[in-house]
Amino acid sequence: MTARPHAHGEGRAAAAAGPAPPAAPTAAAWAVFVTFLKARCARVTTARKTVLVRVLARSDHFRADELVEDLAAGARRVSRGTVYRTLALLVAAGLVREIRDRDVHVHYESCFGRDHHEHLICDVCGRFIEFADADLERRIAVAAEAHRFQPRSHRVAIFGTCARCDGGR
Amino acid sequence: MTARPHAHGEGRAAAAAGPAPPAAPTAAAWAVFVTFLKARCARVTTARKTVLVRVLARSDHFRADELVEDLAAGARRVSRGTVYRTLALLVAAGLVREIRDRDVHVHYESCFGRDHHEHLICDVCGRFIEFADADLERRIAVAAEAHRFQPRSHRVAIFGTCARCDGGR
DNA sequence: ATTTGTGCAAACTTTTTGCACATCC
DNA sequence: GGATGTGCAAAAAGTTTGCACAAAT
Repeated sequence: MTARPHAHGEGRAAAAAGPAPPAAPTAAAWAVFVTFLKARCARVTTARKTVLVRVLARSDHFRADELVEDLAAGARRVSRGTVYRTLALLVAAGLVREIRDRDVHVHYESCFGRDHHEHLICDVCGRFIEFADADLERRIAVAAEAHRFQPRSHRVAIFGTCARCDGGR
Repeated sequence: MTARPHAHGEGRAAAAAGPAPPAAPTAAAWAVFVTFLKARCARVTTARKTVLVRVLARSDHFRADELVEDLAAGARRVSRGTVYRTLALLVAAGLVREIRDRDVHVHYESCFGRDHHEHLICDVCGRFIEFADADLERRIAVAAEAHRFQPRSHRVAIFGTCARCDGGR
């Protein structure tokens, strides 16, 4: 009862222009992950690499169970438990970001090499539209500061109706 | 879906600064809910009233299953299914707000007669600290506008360490 | 050789649902 | 009286976990 089209809006942040949504620099991300793993004396395994690669391959948001399904078959298959466990590691490593919308399940998105951004989530079509706003970030930092709160990360989600679903408006 | 009881003046206690733990004006909230229900040709029932009253009684955040437990026994008991169904109605009516943190379950908080606010969530103690920031709200409105997005609600959550857990900092 | 990770499948938790009966309009 | 809501219990859905085996250090 929830066929969500996880289409991405204009996506691509202010990087190189052109229609090339080139795969993120997998090697670099992997290097970061390896460093992270070594720092915690965790092992560098092929399953972990497989998960990371698959995550980077998905340019948009995805759910843990979608990834599980993705990796359930094939030569490089990875089991459910490992996918969940690895996803948690990737989040801890700062390579992946958790997004929680109104849905029951958690959504993830790779955030390696991407600028920080927030989301506009359409009530009607479920689409996620990304946006970045330096002033907004600044206000958030100020708010945390005002409460002597040491910010680690934050999330802004705006719900409503996107232009497309609002009859062009 | 046009009922937007967000700015119910209700003039009373709302203005008082400082910690205002007094029970929210139950009667007024109920009136809003009744109006909402009638507008959708839904029935006004005692179970729904019981849930609303219990929700208003909890000044803090709470989880759906906590409310279920709360209402599981007693003279005015309400069943699990009904609690979940009613909670959804209350959210739709704008009387209750959903909050999702890193936890698996959704948290709720009554927002009737309360000013809009956001949350600072401590990674260490799990505490929710509320704050309001007019500029932040403004930036959010601007961001939505820039994308011709019709905003209905929004949520800002900042994760990190609160002053108390950060050794007074 | 030892320690940590993985696959598997069962267990768990929270939320949703179908149905018969009760309640409201 | 007819439509809608409620209680109950069972089903779903998503995630976590224990354990035996495999892989990494």
